[in-house]
Amino acid sequence: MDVKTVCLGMLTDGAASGYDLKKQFESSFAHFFVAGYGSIYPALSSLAEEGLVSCERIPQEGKPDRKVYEITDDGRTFLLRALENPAPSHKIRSEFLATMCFAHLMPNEHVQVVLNKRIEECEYYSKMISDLQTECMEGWPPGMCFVAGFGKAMTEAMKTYVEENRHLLADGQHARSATG
Amino acid sequence: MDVKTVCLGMLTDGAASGYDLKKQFESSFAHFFVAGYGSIYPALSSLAEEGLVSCERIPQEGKPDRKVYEITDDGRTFLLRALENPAPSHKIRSEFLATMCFAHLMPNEHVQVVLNKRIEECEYYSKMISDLQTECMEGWPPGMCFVAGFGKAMTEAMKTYVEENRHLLADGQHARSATG
DNA sequence: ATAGTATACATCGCCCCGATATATATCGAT
DNA sequence: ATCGATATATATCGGGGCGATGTATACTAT
Repeated sequence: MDVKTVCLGMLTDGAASGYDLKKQFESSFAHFFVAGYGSIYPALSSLAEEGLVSCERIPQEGKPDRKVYEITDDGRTFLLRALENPAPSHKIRSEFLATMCFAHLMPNEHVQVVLNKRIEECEYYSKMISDLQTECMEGWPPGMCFVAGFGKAMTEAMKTYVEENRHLLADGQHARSATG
Repeated sequence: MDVKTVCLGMLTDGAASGYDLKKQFESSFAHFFVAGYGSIYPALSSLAEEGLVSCERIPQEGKPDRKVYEITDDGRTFLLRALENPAPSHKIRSEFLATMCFAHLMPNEHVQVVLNKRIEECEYYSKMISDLQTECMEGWPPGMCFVAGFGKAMTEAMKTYVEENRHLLADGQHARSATG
């Protein structure tokens, strides 16, 4: 399940441009699947070449043409095959946790700054998802509700863990602290 | 904080080969930072070129030479600079959640299979981390304890969420179900 | 007047993931 | 006794994709 396949899936909800898909990656998909223009545009070109989507160029005044993509029958078949994977991955790439592994090499005040920033980001995502839930709950497919709830539960569990366990990284615990 | 920097950090715990570092990526780092040989060996070569690590070739009988890397003073300085980032990222790339977004396009039995597999993987990681915690709790820097606890809390929260909310994806909720 | 934001496309370099290759030794199973 | 699996140890290659940057225009806020 690469960016191409996710774009294909988004297009089952209706025709859209690369720009439109980017907005979806920045809202409802933001907390679990990162993709920028550098991934999306090549993905759509490639899907079009393979006949999994069709593309219609729509001229606009004062703006670049919109390239609106629509999923084809071949595209639907391809997507359903891709969704057959019984154990799709769920991977974390955490510079935050990697940093915390080396907390004993850092001045304690800075460790506390990093923890505060993480809590702030949890709150940011938590609010973002809440807003999505109240705005769009109706008309959403059940999977999207499940996924939004998942994101909410995880960010809240993360915030709670950090708050309740930051004492493990408090000053007394350090081999080298701010004194060095 | 790329693979290079994480390798550098691991080397603060003592000299090691690429093969040794891989084992650490597969155990204590497994739940939040994936890296294979294709990332580790080039990273170490590059670090050596930049003088951030030194390398000693140790011949062995019947096995390839071990290339043991040791962090240099320049390396330590570089690492401490890298750890100064006040907001290190924590990113998720979830094919699982992407798949669930499109659950309404899938036969319900298959959705249930995917959910069961996810729960199994949670249990696998949960046990793995518990084992690490009982084996190595003493002598670990406090940051590693914090990180292991974090992984445990997250995998358990994930398992709980999936178990308690899988009804959202149950048969009645589907536009297209197994009947199609 | 100027800066910022929004619409919309595209590309480039670097990082890095997964697969594959090479070579040897040991250990359990048939 | 042989076969397959696992462990020790290194290395590379192709393709995928992330982040930054570039091109144009129009509207909005200071």
